[in-house]
Amino acid sequence: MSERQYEVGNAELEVIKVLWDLGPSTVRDVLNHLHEQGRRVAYTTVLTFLTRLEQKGHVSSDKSNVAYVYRATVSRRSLTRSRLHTLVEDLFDGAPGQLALQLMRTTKFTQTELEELQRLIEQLDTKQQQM
Amino acid sequence: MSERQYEVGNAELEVIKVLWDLGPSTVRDVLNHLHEQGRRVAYTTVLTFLTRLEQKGHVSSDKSNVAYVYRATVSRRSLTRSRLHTLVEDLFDGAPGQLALQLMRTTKFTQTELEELQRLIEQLDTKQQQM
DNA sequence: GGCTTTCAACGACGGTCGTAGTAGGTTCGG
DNA sequence: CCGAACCTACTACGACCGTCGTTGAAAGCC
Repeated sequence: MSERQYEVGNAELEVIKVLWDLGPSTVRDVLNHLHEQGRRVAYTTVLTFLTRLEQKGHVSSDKSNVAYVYRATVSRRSLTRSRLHTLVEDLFDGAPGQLALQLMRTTKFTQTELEELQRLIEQLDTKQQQM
Repeated sequence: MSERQYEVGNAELEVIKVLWDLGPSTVRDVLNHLHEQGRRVAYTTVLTFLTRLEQKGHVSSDKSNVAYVYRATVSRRSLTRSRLHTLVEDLFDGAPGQLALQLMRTTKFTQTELEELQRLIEQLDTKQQQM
């Protein structure tokens, strides 16, 4: 049951985000960055997260130096995709269109985002008409 | 810490979805519906979920009959909104436009959804131009 | 070479989630 | 009236998550 393996918890996610921001980093790098963001957490906690994330396959480590250097092996985009996927599965029984529509209805876009959006829609339309 | 109170677990969510589908229901109603969907789960498990959901404030119960009648107090839409909100907070630091764009890029829409989308965009545009 | 700092490994603990069993009360069919 | 069916309350338990302490090894400092 429950094929939902390898989930990323919320505190774990914060660690991955630091890796996205900083690139490959040691535990101490990540810790410092979190502290700068006002996130108070112990060194060993960060270490635990990184270890667990490595077990789950979301980060890898270079052990050639004394302090291991961790690197994210998943992109923000792919993680977002998978979270969206579960959201769609959970709440819309696998029909993403409805989710997108709801999001469109409730989101306030910036000007640039609106332009990007316009382009996307046009592409969708032409693709649609080709069918 | 962790202001993320009152989360709805995935198995709990399935129970709420049944309440959305059936309207106010007893434990047994929910159980039967789940069984019809091929979801094998024990009566007491459903009862536990409903009790916990009530404690969290997501369902309420009418206790005037022998078998309590449970009713969802949150809508699919509001739950989706809150999940989307946490997703945006978690992965996009509070900028929903980017999420919407990514979703738009990767979603295949049906014809009706496309039309709905078109309407939405037009509204967005006119609203934009009024500013 | 001893003292201090730094590091990773391991264990632990309280909370939540998914899952369910048992216990004890009510009700219903005969 | 008695047993079968049904109901809720309570307890439990393993997995996972957030959090961290301890421990022992390595490295750096003087």
